[in-house]
Amino acid sequence: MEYNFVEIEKKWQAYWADNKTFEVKSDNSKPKYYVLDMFPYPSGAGLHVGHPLGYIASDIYSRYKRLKGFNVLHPMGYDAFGLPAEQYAIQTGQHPEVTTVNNIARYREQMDRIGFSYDWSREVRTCDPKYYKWTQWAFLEMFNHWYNNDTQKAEPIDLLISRFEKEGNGLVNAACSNQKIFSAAEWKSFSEADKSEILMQYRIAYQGETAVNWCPQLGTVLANDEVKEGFSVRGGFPVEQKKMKQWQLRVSAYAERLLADLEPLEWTDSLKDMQRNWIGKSQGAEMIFKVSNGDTEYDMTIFTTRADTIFGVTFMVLAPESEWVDKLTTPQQREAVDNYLLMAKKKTERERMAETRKVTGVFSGSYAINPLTGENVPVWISEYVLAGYGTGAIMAVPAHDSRDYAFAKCFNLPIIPLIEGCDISTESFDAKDGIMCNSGFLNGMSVKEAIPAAIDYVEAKGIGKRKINYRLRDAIFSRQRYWGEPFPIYYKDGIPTAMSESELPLELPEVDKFLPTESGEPPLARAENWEYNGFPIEKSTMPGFAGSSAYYLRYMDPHNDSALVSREADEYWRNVDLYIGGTEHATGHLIYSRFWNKFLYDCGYVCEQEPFKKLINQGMIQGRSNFVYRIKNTNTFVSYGLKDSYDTTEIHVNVNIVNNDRLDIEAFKAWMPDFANAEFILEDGEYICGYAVEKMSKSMFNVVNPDRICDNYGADTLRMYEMFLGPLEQSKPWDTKGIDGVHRFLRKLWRLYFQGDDFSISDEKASPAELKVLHKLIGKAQTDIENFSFNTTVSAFMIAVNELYDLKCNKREILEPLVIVLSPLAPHIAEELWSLLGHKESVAFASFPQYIEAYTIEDSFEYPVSFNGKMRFKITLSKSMSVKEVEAAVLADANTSKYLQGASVRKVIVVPSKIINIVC
RNA sequence: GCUCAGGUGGUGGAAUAGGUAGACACGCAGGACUUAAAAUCCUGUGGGCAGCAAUGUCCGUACGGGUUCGAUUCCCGUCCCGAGCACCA
Repeated sequence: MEYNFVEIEKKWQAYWADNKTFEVKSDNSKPKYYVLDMFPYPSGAGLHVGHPLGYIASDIYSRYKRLKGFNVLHPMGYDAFGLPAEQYAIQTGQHPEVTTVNNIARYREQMDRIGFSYDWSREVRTCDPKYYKWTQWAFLEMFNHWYNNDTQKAEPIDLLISRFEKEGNGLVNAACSNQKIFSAAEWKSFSEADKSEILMQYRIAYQGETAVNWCPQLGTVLANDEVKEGFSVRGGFPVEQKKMKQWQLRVSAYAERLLADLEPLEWTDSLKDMQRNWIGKSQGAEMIFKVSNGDTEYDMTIFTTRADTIFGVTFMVLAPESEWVDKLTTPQQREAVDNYLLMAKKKTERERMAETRKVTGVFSGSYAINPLTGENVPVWISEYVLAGYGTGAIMAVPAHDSRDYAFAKCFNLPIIPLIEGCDISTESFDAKDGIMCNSGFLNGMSVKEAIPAAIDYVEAKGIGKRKINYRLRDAIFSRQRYWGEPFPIYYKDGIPTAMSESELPLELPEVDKFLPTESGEPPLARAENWEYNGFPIEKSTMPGFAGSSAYYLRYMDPHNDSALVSREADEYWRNVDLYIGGTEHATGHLIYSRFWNKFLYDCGYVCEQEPFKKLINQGMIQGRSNFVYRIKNTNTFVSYGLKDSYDTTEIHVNVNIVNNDRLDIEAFKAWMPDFANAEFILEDGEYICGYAVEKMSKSMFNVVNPDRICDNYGADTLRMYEMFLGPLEQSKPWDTKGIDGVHRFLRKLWRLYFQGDDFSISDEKASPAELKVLHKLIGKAQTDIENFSFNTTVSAFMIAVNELYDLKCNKREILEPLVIVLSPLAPHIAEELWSLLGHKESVAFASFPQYIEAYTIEDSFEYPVSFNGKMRFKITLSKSMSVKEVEAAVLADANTSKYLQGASVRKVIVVPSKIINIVC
């Protein structure tokens, strides 16, 4: 009987759905295991073969863990709010919800065909009010909490208010935007509006004015991770810096915990490094410099990591946006400075990037006094100093900082070397290495000694203190967009006020158009009665990462109306044991989720500090584009090998009408009307296409749909082939060249059970050789699956089946465990064989380990023996021999071996289970 | 510039507490079955040299060194590709 994958797959997918095979409940009798995929944004293009790569891997692991006796939570859902559906809505007038629901239906259909073992009863959609109720709830919790640096956790805002009433804010050590000191009496005298404004500086979700990434084409602000190289990640539009009042999350308060808790996580080093870089901790010191514009003297604070270089400071630099600029610009320099600021302001972010190494700057007219040498140094203003980091002002040490060096060279400022023997004639000496000179009391110390010594000195003198800075900024949390969660905030006499949690969800209102209003307000301003007891409601919506920050918690208890997740469900499922997804979320979702989780932990809603214990980043599947070559000004196409003899244009051709780089000419003619009368110059009777590896996208006609593979080969072949392609973590182009090999394997496996058309197995006992094949496979499959090395798992099956073929095996004793071991990888064929073997239950209920114990293999092995590193002969040894006995046996054999020819044996090296080496 | 990951046949890739490099698969070549095709099966397949042949022998894991009886694996240096960050003081 032929391996009829179409029928088999349809049958078992229906069986799993009807029997709710993969629905899961909390069960204290079994250990839990939580396997999660990063849920997809349901785009209009549907799934391509790259999407399921990670899903297949997680599905194999989930099924494997079930066989091992775990209670496995393996859910799926949709990250359904977002820009593309809204952009589409603006163009077509189609409501984003309609588009989204359609796309979700299509995604579901495609996923179902691959045979995933998701518990669909737990599906979540971020755009569902029942779901986003809890996104809004978390926002309100953040609004109602502040971060106490003394206890290192979030605390209720009411406790802060009562402290203000008792003692003012002088002793409060908070993560806070502004620190004007006030007393308890002053607090009580403040107006409601003043109090609200002060509290806003403490809240974890707060409204604050900062420079934000503004994208005019999208009409919204964006978070740092949504901008790459000056363009929006979604859409690729230019982004500029603009000062605006926006909702923000005080992620920076958690910087140290986010950094420290990274350590024990089972993530790849490169991903942890990305997060470490993004958090960007640097230890250094703040130092006070006296500055004077001729009339007034001020204390100006700067941040440096190189306190040891203070004797080499020859000038100071301010960021153009620094508040010091105005104070320190002298009347003589006013015009020059104003011109410079104007020039700097007009530049877009993109221009700044493009001119990244171009030195610009202007002298303020003021001078600072070096606190250690007492010397006067000029204060300059330059773009290369960032307002948002440190204090927005630096001390410049051109000898030992390449940026300061370039600046000094450009404006002819002095350069003083501070390290013995360093060469600074053409570039600065940035290494933290060498012996100090020209540095007063630091002379003779190494740099590593000098840094703490210098800080100790300035601390003792009261002109500076140790300080840690982070690059991690607070997350901008509002978007001037329609398709997102509304903020449960209204403005009572202009004061932003939280709704109560019992009033959630605040549902997204209907609007007539999805565009901003004529006056530039966000689309929600179009909604009728968008108000609360007569007060206007916030018109921005939340960003994409809001809904994805806690979705893994919701899966634990998806239908709970009274909590994000119940205590019982949280304590049973705890956190995600295995998370699979792409690296593109390294500095976005994976930071925000960790922050969100830590916040909920502080509040006592969840029991784990970290959401994702182990994380695997599947590689990207790139597209493999094909090209045809049209001779210019003709409708004649020339095959790849001959194209260089003609003047041709390269044209992308749909990869779905190309097979192994050979063009299906008839399909090509039918593909587009232009090509209906095309002529071809062939080589060897075929048209060979060129190819290139590119991103998989519609415009390059290189999108391969998983449905097409399921049609031609079946889901089990797709699953195994995607795994066979190479290591999970590696990026690779999609190429169907080898898919026949995998499909052949499944057919061969199928045939193992059939004699002609009849299902045929015997009850004969398995031979030791057959058991050895099986045992080897079980052991290999087990360790490989545990290590997520699925490509070698597939190979192991191919080897085993080939070996069983050589042994002409069709005994049920062997084949039953083979089917079970295979079932995580190719579940449909495994289920079918399992039922043919006479088992009614789905293999999902059988278990792996009992077979490991049931079969043993014989005890003797052939060991290769090498002589001075070269393989010479083999010797049969038994497993139970000690190393000494092995050595004696080898020695005895060696002395009679023709290869040694009487040479004296110096040493026998035994490497257990690998090789034996004789040294003469 | 900084950080990280990687470089193995015609191709995708195996093999690292140092131990027979190239598993498995694709492709290619030859063969069997067949009127033929499909499907299936068998054989060969890193390179050079010697041999009718079995086989032997040398060279080979980006390049140059080192440690070791033995290095794709460990150490130092160079080159190349990929990813992330990028005036973060």
